Amino acid sequence: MGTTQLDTAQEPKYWHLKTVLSDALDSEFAVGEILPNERELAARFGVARATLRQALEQLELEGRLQRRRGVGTTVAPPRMGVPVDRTGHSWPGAPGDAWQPVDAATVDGGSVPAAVAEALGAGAGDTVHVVRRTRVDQGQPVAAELLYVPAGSVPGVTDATTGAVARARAVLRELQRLDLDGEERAVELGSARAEDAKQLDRLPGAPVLVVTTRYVTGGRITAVAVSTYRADTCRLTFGDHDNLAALAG
Amino acid sequence: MGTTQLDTAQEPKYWHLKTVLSDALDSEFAVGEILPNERELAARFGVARATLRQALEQLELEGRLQRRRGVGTTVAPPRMGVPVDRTGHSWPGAPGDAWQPVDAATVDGGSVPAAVAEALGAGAGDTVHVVRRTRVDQGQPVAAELLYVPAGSVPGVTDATTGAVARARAVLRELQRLDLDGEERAVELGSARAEDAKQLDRLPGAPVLVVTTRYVTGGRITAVAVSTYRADTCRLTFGDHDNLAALAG
DNA sequence: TAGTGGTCTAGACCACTCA
DNA sequence: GAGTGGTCTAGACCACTAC
Repeated sequence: MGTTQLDTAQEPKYWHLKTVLSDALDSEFAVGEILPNERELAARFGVARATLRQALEQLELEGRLQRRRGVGTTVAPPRMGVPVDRTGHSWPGAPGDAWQPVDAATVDGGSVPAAVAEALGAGAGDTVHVVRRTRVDQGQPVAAELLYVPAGSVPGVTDATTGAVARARAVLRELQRLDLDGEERAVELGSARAEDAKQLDRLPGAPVLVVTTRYVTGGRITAVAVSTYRADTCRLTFGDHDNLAALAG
Repeated sequence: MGTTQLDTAQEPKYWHLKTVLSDALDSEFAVGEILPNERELAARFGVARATLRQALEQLELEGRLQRRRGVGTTVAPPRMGVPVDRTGHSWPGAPGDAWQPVDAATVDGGSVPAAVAEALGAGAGDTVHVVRRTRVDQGQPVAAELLYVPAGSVPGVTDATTGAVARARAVLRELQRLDLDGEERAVELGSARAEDAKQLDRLPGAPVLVVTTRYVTGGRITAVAVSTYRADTCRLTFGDHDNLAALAG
């Protein structure tokens, strides 16, 4: 038939909408610019608000948009590259470490996540230090972390140390005395738990990239870090920065 | 007051639902088991179907559930660990490469994604081979990939080679002749484009982990791979498997 | 053909931000 | 207090799977 763009029919509305909006973002909007509100956009495209929201959610998932309740929807800047190796996940507390300790607690091995307990070989009856840290890049929070360290790995840390941050620093100081043999990492998709969400300035359930790092010293896993990165604003980068630097130089 | 569980109030219903369902999955369901259908679950919890779906979507995002249209919702197995370094992203085509070529095309440099073109230093007028590959682990597709190779990197590949797969193999064969100096990788969240979705047996828009690999040989970036992993079923693992192997042995 | 999840609607109210 | 995005409802119809 003579109709030029009829194939659109078999495509869900929100998917087509997403494409249209995406193109509009490229051509008609600048980074940081505020979009019309959802009710107006929905009316403009002749769809229900829920359908429009489905398209916006996809675009936010892809890092193209940023939505804030009570404020509006803005065009997001390109994702920032966040190194997740040497500087990003060096031996915790080492110079150049991008993380700041914010809290600490000492708990029983039975109350840490099962996957962590298994990696550490810790169970009920064992003592584990839990250090909460935060990572800020370019002025905005990009990650929240829980660092699990069995008491056996850092014998110098005693109950005498008072104050959460002081305790955290004591654990990190002790960790630095050990020789790091290697790290093993895994990345998977998750949704922010309430506490992490608050730290990341997002709503609970927001999509996050969960990086699990196992630190190996002396042939044993001496610490496990579970780092929760904002998936909307972060692009995690790995390895071989030396070669890339050589390219630039 | 005397009410025991009133704090629930300030929490969104779907969030609370998700918690309840998550606990139920742990205690009352086996992997692969089929859940009651959405209409029944919604009725059972006294919420609208859309609200229930919001909870199910979160659980699917976290890899706890698997939903298939026309079939039902099943309990997902734990995510599989997928190596994304030596075996997973070694020099394309090398022995032990986990990827299978499925298609190939030769396009103009102006029609590849901007980010890829920039990394390759290619633009309109240049010729770029695009090889589509697929990665299957444990019997199911885990990733789809587009491998971009400038014609200048593989001068041995000519138009004479006919057939998409044959062309793909030719490009990979040529690549192996070069010495790989290093790789630089980035991981970010994305949503599956239509073509990738089909290859991954998912619906368009499904959440995926996009791994961008830049291959460096002779101080130049000679190829760029954009690999799209199913975020629901995959946990990407990185580095230091030697140390881990030492642990096990 | 029956049953499933996927899409879509037209409303309502709530939580939050900011002037 | 006005305006925003976030949550929730009670329906309807569609696309797909499997029998």
